[in-house]
Amino acid sequence: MTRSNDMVAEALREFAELLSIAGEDQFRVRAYEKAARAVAEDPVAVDGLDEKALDDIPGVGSHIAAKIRELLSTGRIGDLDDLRARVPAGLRVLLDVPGLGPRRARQVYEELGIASLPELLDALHAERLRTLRGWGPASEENLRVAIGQAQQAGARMQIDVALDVAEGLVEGMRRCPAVDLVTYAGSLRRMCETIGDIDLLVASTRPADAMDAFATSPLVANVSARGSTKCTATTTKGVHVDLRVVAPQVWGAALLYFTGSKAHNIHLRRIAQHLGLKLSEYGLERIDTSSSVAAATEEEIYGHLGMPWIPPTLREDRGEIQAALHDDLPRLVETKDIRGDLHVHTDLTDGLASLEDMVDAARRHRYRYVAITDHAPLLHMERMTDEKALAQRRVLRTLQPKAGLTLLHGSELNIQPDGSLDWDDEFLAGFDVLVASIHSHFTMSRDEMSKRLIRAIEHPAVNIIGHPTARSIGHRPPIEFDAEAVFEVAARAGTALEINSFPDRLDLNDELARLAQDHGVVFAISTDAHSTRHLDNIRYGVATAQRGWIRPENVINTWPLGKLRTFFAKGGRR
DNA sequence: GCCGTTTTCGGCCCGACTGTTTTCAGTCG
Repeated sequence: MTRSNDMVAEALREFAELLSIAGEDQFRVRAYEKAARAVAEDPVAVDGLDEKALDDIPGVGSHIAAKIRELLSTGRIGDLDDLRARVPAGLRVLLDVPGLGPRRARQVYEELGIASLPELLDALHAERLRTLRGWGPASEENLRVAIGQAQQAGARMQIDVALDVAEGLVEGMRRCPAVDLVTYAGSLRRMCETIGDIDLLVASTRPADAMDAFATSPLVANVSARGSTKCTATTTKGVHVDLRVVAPQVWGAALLYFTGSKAHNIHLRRIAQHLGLKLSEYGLERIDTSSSVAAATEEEIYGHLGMPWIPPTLREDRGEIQAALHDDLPRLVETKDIRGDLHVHTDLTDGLASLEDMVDAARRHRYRYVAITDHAPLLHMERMTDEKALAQRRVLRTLQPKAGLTLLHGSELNIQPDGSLDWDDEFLAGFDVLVASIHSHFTMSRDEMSKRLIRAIEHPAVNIIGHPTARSIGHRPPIEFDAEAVFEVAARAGTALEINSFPDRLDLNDELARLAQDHGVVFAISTDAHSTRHLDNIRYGVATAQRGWIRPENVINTWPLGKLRTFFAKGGRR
């Protein structure tokens, strides 16, 4: 999966970090950061571009274009090697220490010779930092606490965990009479795949009371910073929360600001500037007179900037502002568009609920159809057999008359290392729908893996590739394959790619889904449910699809049954 | 280092909070 763009972006990021520690001009640092982002998110692979085409990438100018060319042709950047020689490697690590920015990282290095985290901890212990200019006992203590919390908090949360905490906090604040409005914002509102901390926004005319309610909430364990409008705390579950209280009349501006992303906000502010306006969390105002133009709602603010409201799932500065300015935002798939779930397990294999219960649950979701797709025999631990599959099919057919929705009999096949599948073609032809997934041999070469996937995609019985990269967030990296080649075959073969809704999968992810859609691929947004409750996870799959700009017409389980069956036939009979 | 409806120089997003200052620097989001 590693693209040349990722490799180049990483080098540019390192360049930016080393420049910042070296004390170079901050705008030069930002230029490298911006270029890194631009390259990472550019849909075109940079290794095919000449210097002129590289220069055309917004944020990449002649100097950085030359460095990229140098990296692509020689495998290194001379100036980066020089920088590395000037700045010890350990100092980069110090930038990740919360509370330690480039200036202070450089200060502790130059004045105390500290160039690693262990050395920093030693200096803290010996109370040597307080001897530096600008430091005192309190700043030492804060740094100590921040390092401890970072080590304890560690990884980012899965989105379902964060949503649970956030909804609990919102519910609690809603009961406070001083609170007019309350919601979560930040990366959670944008539905990012993992969440670092929770941003809570409150509108109130009595901010002190609202702040008190938060600080004394049973869910809040300790408060680490508190001003008149802002409060930072940790919940009893160790989740970091930032609360911001604003006046109700600036709700929209604050919501826009705290939803982010940072890059989206910066882009909006630059547009505001060009219009003679200034945008902050307190509203949009004229620069010359400081008179307010808009603040109450997000819609008004976007409107005054010359564009329609942009859904939070798109706010990553990946072209959505440009699209909005041209009134060309995509219509995004929504949960209400989903007519059925096409990847569902039962207790015949590793699901927890019976076939009857899963069918009931799908009916309660008001679905028009559901596909039961238990595991196939080659996933040996699940002990599937031909007989069990056929028996399940018979039961399914007897449930159909009173089911209230169409029951499709399917299976989740195992794509073998050579791309072959469980069961012979004749047996496979008996299913209504087939998902094929990779469950083993995750570390084949990129080339072999691409061939493996393509063979499965081209199989006339396979309709959907399940969790295509097989990643497990926080546990297993995605498998590597030639995404563009695979996507082209999937589009041509009439095989859908899954957007798996499980919070630790979200696979395809947003960026790959967007790339796939550009190649003409269609998608199945499925839950891979192993219990009735898992059907609710569809919201995460839909959010991931939205983040990938996926339109409803490209999602096969928004289609009516007739169209879906035609698609499943892949030009043949079924 | 990048960029241009302020166009080849001179800007570059904006504000809160903390700790150390005695008017501000550093960090964060």
